[in-house]
Amino acid sequence: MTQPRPIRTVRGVRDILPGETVRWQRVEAEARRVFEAHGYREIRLPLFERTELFARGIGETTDIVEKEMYTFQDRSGESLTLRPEATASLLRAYIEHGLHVQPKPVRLYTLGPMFRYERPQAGRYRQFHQINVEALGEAHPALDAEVIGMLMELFRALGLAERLALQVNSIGDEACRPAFRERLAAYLREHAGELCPECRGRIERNPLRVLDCKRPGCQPLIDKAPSILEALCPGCREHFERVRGYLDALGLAYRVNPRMVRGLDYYVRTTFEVLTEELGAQNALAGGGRYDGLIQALGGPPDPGIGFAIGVERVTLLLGAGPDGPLPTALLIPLGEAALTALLPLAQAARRHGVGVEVAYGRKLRGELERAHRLGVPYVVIVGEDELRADRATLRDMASGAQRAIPLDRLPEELAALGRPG
RNA sequence: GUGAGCGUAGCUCAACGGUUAGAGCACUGGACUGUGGCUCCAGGGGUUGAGGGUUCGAAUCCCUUCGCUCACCCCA
Repeated sequence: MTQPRPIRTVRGVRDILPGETVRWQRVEAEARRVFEAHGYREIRLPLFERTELFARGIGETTDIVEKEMYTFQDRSGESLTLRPEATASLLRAYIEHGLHVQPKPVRLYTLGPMFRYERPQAGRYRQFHQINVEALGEAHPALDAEVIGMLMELFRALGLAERLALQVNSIGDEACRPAFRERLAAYLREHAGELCPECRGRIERNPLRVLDCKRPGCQPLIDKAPSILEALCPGCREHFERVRGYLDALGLAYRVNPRMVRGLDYYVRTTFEVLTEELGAQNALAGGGRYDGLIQALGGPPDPGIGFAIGVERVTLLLGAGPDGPLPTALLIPLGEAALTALLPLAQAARRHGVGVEVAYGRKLRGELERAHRLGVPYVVIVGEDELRADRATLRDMASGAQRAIPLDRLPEELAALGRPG
């Protein structure tokens, strides 16, 4: 009989092992705490939707829709897609359930896996995880600042603030962007010869993208290109100035980057990114912006909206390795069958008192003590024939080696007291 | 989708084209019968990613393929 070959993970997909889940739990818990302190509530969304939702919501000509979606037909022949981002789904739910009748802004957050068919790389996976925030139905610039401020507050709470940089920009709206786009394209056409081939191709398709080019050769030209900020219409200009004023009032450090361009088609006015220099090419930890008009484009009310997405993998990469996670307070070591039978209900009782307890099976005392030491468990309880005769357990402090006898029936309470140090 | 680098034990890595592919860590057992951290000994573990080719002989050279990594691209 031959051993079957083990099956391995699919490319670009990975397991998050126990040593790492500790960090994930921390990120998620801090996010929930910070967001809920701002009045945001969780919404949970399906992992797949009708393909059309993403085509309409993200933009037919974006890279995501054109070549990165996991699209398949279900048994009824309908075209479905694993979500490549969360905003479209969230807005669909907002519209479908009439959440727009709630007091505005409607503040929501969600988290979970997204799927994009890309070549994996440091900080980039085919199944990756985002934490999303969306604030819907309110156009006030203070909401932009609230959302951005909340994002930075989360990074501060995670101890990452000093290693990150916040950039903000305004990319105008339908009133001013088309004209700017033409001006920029005209400028680029004039200097097409000095641009890299990729950028030359972008001049007509999406000239704003040229501004985002990282090739050194294109930089001088980009530096001298017309700035979107000078081309903003009065409405966008005022909105951006007020957003900046509120950011200043919040005491947030940021850089205005007039060349920041975001990859999704739906953004208007405020856009922002949180960047790091520690993760190689995948330097964006979070990004977002305002998307007034998108909800209507998806068949909903004419409500404005703003939101962001955080890349959880990238955040946990930055957090680095930490403690391996919560340990039980005590390892209970029974010596023999009678002791095991006596300890099982006591372990259960201790857990009901809220203390973490692990029971050892079958090994010699020496081996179990060694295991307890290596696990880092602070206390060990030994129950053998001697203890059973006296109706006692031996409690050992692993750090000091000190031992004392405690009555068996007092064991759960004693352990619970140890589990609440200080 | 494009390019480059790399695939040897669970992990980190050795092995000039030449005997039966090794070491450290980890794991299991013993020295030590109910007391951890140290030390010593022993043991389990490998289709050298896979397939083909060259050769008397391949972990080593060649081709193909898969995977990983990094970068382009894109973005979280």
